[in-house]
Amino acid sequence: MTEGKEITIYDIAKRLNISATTVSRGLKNHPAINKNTRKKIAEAAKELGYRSNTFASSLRSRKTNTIGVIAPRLNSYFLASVLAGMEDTASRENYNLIISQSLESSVKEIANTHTMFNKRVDGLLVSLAYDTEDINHLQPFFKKKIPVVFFDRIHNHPDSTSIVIDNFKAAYEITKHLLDQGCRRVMHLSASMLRNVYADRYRGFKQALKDYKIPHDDKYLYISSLSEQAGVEAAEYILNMAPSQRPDAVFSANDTAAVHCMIRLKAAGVKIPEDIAFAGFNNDPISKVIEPNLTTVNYPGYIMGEAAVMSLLNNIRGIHSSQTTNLIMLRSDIIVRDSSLKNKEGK
Amino acid sequence: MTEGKEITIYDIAKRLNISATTVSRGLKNHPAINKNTRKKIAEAAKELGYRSNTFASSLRSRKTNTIGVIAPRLNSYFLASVLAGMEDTASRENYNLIISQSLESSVKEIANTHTMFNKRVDGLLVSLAYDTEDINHLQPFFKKKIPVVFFDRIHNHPDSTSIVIDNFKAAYEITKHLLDQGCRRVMHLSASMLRNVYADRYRGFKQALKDYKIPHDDKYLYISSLSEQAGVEAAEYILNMAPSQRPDAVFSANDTAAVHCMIRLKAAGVKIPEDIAFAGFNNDPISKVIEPNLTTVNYPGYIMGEAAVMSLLNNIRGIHSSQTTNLIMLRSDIIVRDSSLKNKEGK
DNA sequence: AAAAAAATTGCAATCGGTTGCAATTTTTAA
DNA sequence: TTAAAAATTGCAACCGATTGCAATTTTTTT
Repeated sequence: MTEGKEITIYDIAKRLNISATTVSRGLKNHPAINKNTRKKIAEAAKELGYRSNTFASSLRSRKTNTIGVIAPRLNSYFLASVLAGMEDTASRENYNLIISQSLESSVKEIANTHTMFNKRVDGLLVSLAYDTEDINHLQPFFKKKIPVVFFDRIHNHPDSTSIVIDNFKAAYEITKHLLDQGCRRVMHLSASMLRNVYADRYRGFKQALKDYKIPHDDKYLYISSLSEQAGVEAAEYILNMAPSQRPDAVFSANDTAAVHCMIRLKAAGVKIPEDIAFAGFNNDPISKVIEPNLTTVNYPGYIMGEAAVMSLLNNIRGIHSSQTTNLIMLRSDIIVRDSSLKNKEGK
Repeated sequence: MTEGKEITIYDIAKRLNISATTVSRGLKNHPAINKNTRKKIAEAAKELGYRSNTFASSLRSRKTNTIGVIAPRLNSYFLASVLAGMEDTASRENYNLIISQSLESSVKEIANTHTMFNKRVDGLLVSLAYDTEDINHLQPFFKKKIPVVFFDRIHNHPDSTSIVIDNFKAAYEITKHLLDQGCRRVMHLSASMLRNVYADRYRGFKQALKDYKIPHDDKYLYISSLSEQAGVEAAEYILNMAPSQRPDAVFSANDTAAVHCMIRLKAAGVKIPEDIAFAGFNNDPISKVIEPNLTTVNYPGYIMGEAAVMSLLNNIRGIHSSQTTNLIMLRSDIIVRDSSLKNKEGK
């Protein structure tokens, strides 16, 4: 089948005694080409083992059928799920993904953005790094009207669409749940307030406290990178508080920090949920392994990946622009497990 | 800076009153171009906001600077780490990654292989799907001498390099460790023996038993997909055995199955490690969360990703061919934790 | 049967770099 | 000072598909 020389549309044209133009059009089912001719072209193509040359095509048509992805990191359960969803959808739609990671550094994010721009991706999917302060580096994309879709860690911009869950609501509900369990000193583990996800969760957290008329004290807010290590440190911070001051619940903005905080506290003899109830965020696999199982928010990563790609493709294809759709909010639910159930009776 | 028209080498040539040829060569530091000229070209390029057109370049030079990756799935901790390592290395070397997942299906793997071939990747990184029986679908690559590097789930082929850890040795040692703890009825959870990783681990497991003169009974081998669900089912399989027949140790070929098997057994009142000791494989984050912490094998995913890319690039660049280097074995270690420590005294 | 409308097909000029080979310029050797 | 060797640069033909516009063929209308 495939041997020495590469087959081109010219070879097909010669074989059928028609022009390369017709072959080119026939191969992509251009309506102006006779049905019968189309079939013959398709047959000849298969027979000769033709494979289209993407580069010639992209060069001429100025379309690359490639989507760039810039993510903070690839090796977290949540992002891996998002990527899986993106890949699945993109490949189904005949698009390729170029994936890069910023490693939570805005410097690398900027470099990656340049690379994507040079690679002439048809669109860009972005989740911002920990310390990114502005999105000037995306300016070239906006200028050239190359669609940009933010996911998870978004940035509001009139020329782009954002895909999120309702972080405020989820945080509000999970905090409310903790309060309903009788907790009154709820601590919140979070990260940079530059990022919407953390800022919104914090807002939801505070709103719930407010609705329950519980004053919020800054000593119950612990900002970190939410890593394993940070979870352990948060536990030590708690252990160092005067016993009467210690929180009776912890709501962490991710499961990793929550779980490792729990582990450290348990090692110090703290009973969960009796002494301190726990809630996390993301529904990471570890949340079902820790004992007691961790109450958390189900974050639909795979679906978010699908939605991000579809939204981008709609933009690329001009089906609807970011002008129309500025924000897409996905459904998420809180999952109550034993780590927060003080009175064993369900929610 | 970047505005309406796209800048080409012809614009730079015109500006400097030299030929496009010289610009082309100057931009990639061709040694035949005068140093001074090179500098002028670089300056003009920056000043005009030139960005090279990959498609024109690929079309003519028949090089894409793109590496294809076919992985069973993207959303496992191990594979996410591998991908992170690949991405890091590839981007440093100025290569892009096109990533696809077979979802453990050989049908999809074949389809992905075709796509990669059509996309004309410069090389391919492959980890085989669960049920792939042969690698005929890679034939086009071998025929065209496009380098292929297998990682983790490999297939021995004279024209390709493989990156692995010593699965036999790791399994041997971890089984030996269990035996050293006094265990005599060791059960092994594994998956398809079509895949080297599982076959080799099984061999290592059996060899250790043999060296300890312990007969191996097929009822102590449980083949599954090693998913969470499979772990639970393995636990039920064990619980259904006559108490005197039950294994006193379980060595699982991954951590996920091990952990969920443990959880189910614990729920049934089985004491770990007293009644049944446990060991897993991969050093997944969950292994440090489960109680007791899971003894496992540290599998260096990130490093494997780096090594795979470097090896592929060496092939592409002709530094050394797969003829010379047929197999690269990475270092891995077993990590002993409480799940297998019957006599509390360390290893 | 002739004219008009619709359906097909093809011409030829791109898209933007790359590269073998020849031509020109500069440097070194005699 | 001149010939020979080395260093630079440029010509022109690609790479393979796409597309506006014109030409040709077929179908429909009158």
